[in-house]
This record gives sequence, structure tokens and C-alpha cells, in this order.
Amino acid sequence: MQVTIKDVAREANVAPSTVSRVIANSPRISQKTKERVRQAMEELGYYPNVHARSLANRTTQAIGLVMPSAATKTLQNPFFSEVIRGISTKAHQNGYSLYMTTGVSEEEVYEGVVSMVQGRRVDGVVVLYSRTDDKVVQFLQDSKFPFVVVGKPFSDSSHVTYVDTDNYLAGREVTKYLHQLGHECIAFVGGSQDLAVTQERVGGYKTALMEEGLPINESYIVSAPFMTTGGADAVKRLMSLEHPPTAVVVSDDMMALGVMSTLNEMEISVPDQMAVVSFNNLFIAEFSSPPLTSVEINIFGLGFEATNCLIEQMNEEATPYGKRVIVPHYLVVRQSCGGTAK
Amino acid sequence: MQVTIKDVAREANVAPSTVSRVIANSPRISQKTKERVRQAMEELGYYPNVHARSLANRTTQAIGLVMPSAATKTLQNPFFSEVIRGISTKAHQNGYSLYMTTGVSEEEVYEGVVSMVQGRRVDGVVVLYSRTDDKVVQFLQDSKFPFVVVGKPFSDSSHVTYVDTDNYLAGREVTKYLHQLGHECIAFVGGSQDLAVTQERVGGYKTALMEEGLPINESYIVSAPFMTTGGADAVKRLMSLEHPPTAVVVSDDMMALGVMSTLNEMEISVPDQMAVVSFNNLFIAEFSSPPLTSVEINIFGLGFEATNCLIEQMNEEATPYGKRVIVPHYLVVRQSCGGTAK
DNA sequence: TATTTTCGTGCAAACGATTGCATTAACGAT
DNA sequence: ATCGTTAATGCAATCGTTTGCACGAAAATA
Repeated sequence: MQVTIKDVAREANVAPSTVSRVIANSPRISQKTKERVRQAMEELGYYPNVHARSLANRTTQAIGLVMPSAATKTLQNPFFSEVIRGISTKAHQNGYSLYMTTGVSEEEVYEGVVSMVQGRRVDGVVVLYSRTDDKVVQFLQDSKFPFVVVGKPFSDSSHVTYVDTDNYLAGREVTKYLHQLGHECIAFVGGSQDLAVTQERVGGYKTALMEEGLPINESYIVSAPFMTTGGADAVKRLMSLEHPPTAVVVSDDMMALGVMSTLNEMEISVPDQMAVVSFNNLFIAEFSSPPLTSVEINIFGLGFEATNCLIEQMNEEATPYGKRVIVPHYLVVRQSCGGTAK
Repeated sequence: MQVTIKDVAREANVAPSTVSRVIANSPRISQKTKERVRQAMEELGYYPNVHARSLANRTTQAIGLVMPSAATKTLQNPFFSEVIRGISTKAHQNGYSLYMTTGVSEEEVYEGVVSMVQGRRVDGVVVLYSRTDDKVVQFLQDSKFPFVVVGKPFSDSSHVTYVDTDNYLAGREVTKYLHQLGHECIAFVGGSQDLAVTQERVGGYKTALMEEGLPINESYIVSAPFMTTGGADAVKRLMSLEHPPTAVVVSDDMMALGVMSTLNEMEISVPDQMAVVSFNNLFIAEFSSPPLTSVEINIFGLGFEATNCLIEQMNEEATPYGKRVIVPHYLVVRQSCGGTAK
């Protein structure tokens, strides 16, 4: 049997309410009593039942995580481990723990979110992806439940709090970087087009081309669902063009690996015949051959900041408008683009 | 305000207890009433409060996850995403959700586990790592709380349920495989020595050498904490030996990437001058250059099976002895060991 | 028709905390 | 000696469910 607050009360010769106040460290309890009670708790090995507490309290000290559906292999991207590490670090610091449901289909994850919100299982939610036209975000917004999204939400983004990288800027920067290295024919290989991040990065890419006075060649822009083909199709398509590019911006390290692997098969050497730059600076970027030049976006920080915002939001009564946090990024130059700037 | 069971009861003109029985789909309630109640629930948008339910029920429908401390970068290994995907799939199928605490230090994760167990926040726990002499496993065992570990627990493993790969066998097999390819000087590069998995794999490696009549050369066996050096030291050490190996068994794909990257820097070509084989068959194995020959250990399956065992264990009153599940593995031949067997 | 079963539902007591309000004792101040 | 004040603690209601037991009505049996 579990040892309850009553047991402690009896042991310490006080009322349960007193024990409760000792737990909350209320100033209304004398020091002497506090010590007596604490000792009793210690002796009996008392731990408060979280459900009783949540029920009385109307608070759970838990944060819900919404992940993309388990079916999509997106989850295999180390991005998620890292962002979760950030979330859980901040959460832990503030005494929150993490709670996750998943589902195979999109509908299932939606149902999971609804029941964890309505069932009051968590105090707030962080949404780990952003897709166009998402029911989950809509729901959270409608129910006025505290939440923040990692990445840029599409709909009504002015009213939702989110933390993101300036992907547009980053896209612009890497493209310019390639131009500075002397490349004129620069392609873009991205993931699914309905991810905000892809759109932003490609947007920055195009802007940079324009700003640098380079033509925008639509056949240089390909997108491929990474996990199925590994970007192999994309590369083959690009290389079969009349004027193949000499450099490529890849929207994700994982995909860049696939791209380089395909190039390798085709005996196109990186960086000599093809420069590759990508984003996220996952730890594998360091260990690929050649090591990847990639944009460090501080994934851990994204998670950490998001949680920070969420906690703020949960503590304030009125959350008026969405807050927007941009986590800074910077380019980490390794070897996939060749030497230093010309 | 939340809509409670009483609201539904009032709306449907029944007692709260009846509503409760409808939720549980008790056969004692007539079909007609059930429908009336269900409609009321629908109309009011009722969702049961999980804490009230857990409190009355003494059950939480949640499974706790114990991860290595967040400080160690171990977490970045895609292994975890994948095993969690397996866990969460099975969990979801059975109506369980996932709950995780983390901590920076080992002591913190221990405290997290204790309070989630004693606080009755979860019905069972899956432990995602196994280290020598671990307090967490000891605690769970002492409190007779349902748990299963992924990987082989050290202490008293006959009494704890675990699911694992036959790492010993796998280590043996890959070593023999290399020998079959004609290699006589085979090295082993592993991660931290106090991980069960490292010990097992190296054990299999040694056995294979013996069985094949090859000498065991202790200087061929190096272990390196991956995340700091990426195995670079290990490679350099090996290559500076009087008789450097011609093949190497690496205990993890991540590390193999680091090894290959270092070899690449040293202009030692894989597989021509050095064959590399590793374990886990992470998706990056497919996209490295050259693609890695690796042992597929079905990480998803490990998580899935573990959860399966856990659920079994939670449903039975008496869990007598530890159960042991071995998930099968097989070698996936790619290019890091050169052509096919001689 | 009387008596026993069966069926469907309601009552009220848990589950283990929190918290507003009441109570008591001690202590100065008048 | 009496009367506020304050400090420390206890009482009891509450949070939203579940569930054992009781109860009445209908159906089955004699």
C-alpha cells in the first residue's frame, strides 16, 4: 500500500493539512513542526501522489509534446532528439516533466492532443513541427490552451507564440556564400514543400540569386521526400540537365548525406566538382566524407527557448499576443564547399 | 470550466455512476441508455479528467521512460529516436502514453524515476540503457514495480525482464565475416567499456578470433568515448601500430562514421585499404560514403518488444521470473567491406 | 398469482491530495 | 482582568472519477 499524507500526519502528530502546507513550504507553519513533519516523511518514504495533487491543484507540472505522426520516418531525424533534449532540460529545471502521445495517422495524433488537453493531463504543449493548415494548432488556439510551436506556424502566425530560426536569412546567406566562392550555377534541393522550413529556405535562396544578379532557374530547384529516395532522384535530375549546377544548397544535413552519397556513386567529387552546403549542423555533419559545411541553428536552443516561452505563458493569466523568438544561426565551414572564400 | 461527468449525467438524465459505466462500456448498462449518454458526451464535448480517473482507478495508462542523463550526448544517437518510436507504437496500440523525466546528473535521473514510481505517475517503466551497477534498476527491482530494460542489465539479470540483441553472437558473426573476406588482422573499436553492449560485442569478437585460429592482439582492441573524439584517436592509434589492421569492427554506426572520416583524412581508402563493419544499421549507414556494411538489429523491434513485455507484466498479478527476449539480427552488406565473400 | 431471478440504475464512499475558514493559544495593550 | 491581535494548526469541503452495494421493476419460474 502506498504511504499517504495521512500516514505522515499521524506519524508526525499533525493534521493532513499541515503536512500539505509543509510540502508547499508555507510560511504559516512553524519551523519546529516543519522539521518534525519532514522527518516523518523521510522515515515513511513518503512521496505525494501526483494525481491527487493534480486533481486538487488543477495543475499537472507536465508539458505535452506533439510530434509528427510516428509513421513518417521524419522522427528518425536527429533533429528531434536534440530539440527534445533542449525542451527537457528547461522543463526539468522548472520542475516540469514531459508527456507524449503519438499516433500513426495524423488523425490519431490530433485525437491524442485533444485528449491530453481536455483530459487536463498537461499544463501546456509544445508542437514540434509546422505544416500548412494544421488542425492541432487550430485546436490549441481555439481552446486558448498554452502552447508554443517550434518552427513557423502558417496560419495566423501573429497570434501564436513560436520560436524559429531565420530560415529565410540563412537560405540567403548560404547562397551568397556559394556565389562568393565563385559559383554561378547553384541548385536547391529541399524536403517536402509543405514544410515551412523548406519554403523559407528556398525563398532566401531565390532572393540571394536575385540580389546577386544570378538567374533563377526553376529546374535547379527540386524537392524530394528525403526518407524514401535519399535525394538520389534529385541529384540525378540535376546532373542530367544541359547545364548541371556546380553547387547545391540542401535543406537538411540528412538529405545532404544522401545527395553526397549519390554524387559519390556517380563519381562526381565533392567539393571539386560540386559544392554542397546544408542546414542544421547535426553531429553527423562533422563526420561525413567530406565533412559538411552547414548552418548551425542551435536545435537544442530552439527546444530550450520554446519551453521557456511556454512556461512564461503558463504562468501568466492573460497571454495577449503571440511572441516570436528567433534563435541565431551561423555557418560552420568545413570541406564540402571547398577552400575558403576566393 | 471543464465539463465533468456530472454535467453529462444531468444532460442525459442519469447518475454519474451510469456515465462512468458507459465510458467503461459496462455490459450492465442498456444499449438505449448508452446511446443517450454517448450523445450527451458528444454534445458537451466531454473528456474524462485523467487525474480523477487515475486516482480512483489506481492506474495511469502511462509508461515511464528512463533515458541516460541529458548531459551525455548519448541521446543524440538516433538509436533513441528509433527505440522510442517502437515503444510508442506499441504503447499507443494499447492505449498507453509515454512519460519522461530527465536529469542532468545520474542522481537527478534517479530521483526522477523514484518520484514517478512512488508518485504513481506511471504504471510501468522501460529503462533505455544498461550500465554496470545501476541504482535505477536496483530500485525498481526492490520496489517490485513493473519494468523492463532494453539491453542487458548486469546485476541479477535472471530476475529482470529484458529485451536485447544477441550482441555476442553478432560480434562473432561479423568478425568471422571479415575473416572470410580474407582479413587476418582485425581490430575492434568500441564505445564506453561499461556499457553491456560493448562488452558483449567485444566478447563475440574475441571468440570468433579464437575459433578462427587468429591471435587476439590486445592492442587491436580500443575503446573510445565516441562523442568527444569521434573515434579519431582510436584510428590513429591503430594505424600507428607496427602491423596496422586491415579490417575493423566498430561497435556502432555513429562511431563508424567517425572512424571512416578519420581514415579519409589519413587517405586510407575504405574498403580497399581498410574494411569497416559496424552495428545498428542506422539509416545513415545507407548514405555514408561508402555505404556501411552493418548489422541490422531492429531497434524499433527492441522498443516494441520491450513495451509488449512490460504490458504483459503490468497485467499479470504475479511476475515470477525475468523474461528474456532476443530480437534477431542480420548483416546488411553494403560497400564498406569490399566485394562479396571470397 | 406468488416467488425468485435477472436487469438496469442510483447512492455514497472511496482515491489522496489542497485550501478557505474556523479555532485555539499566547501575548501585549489597555 | 479584559480585549484585540497574531501565529499556528485543524476541520471539512472539494477536485472528478470509480465501484461495491442496495434497490425497484420486469421477467422468469413454480
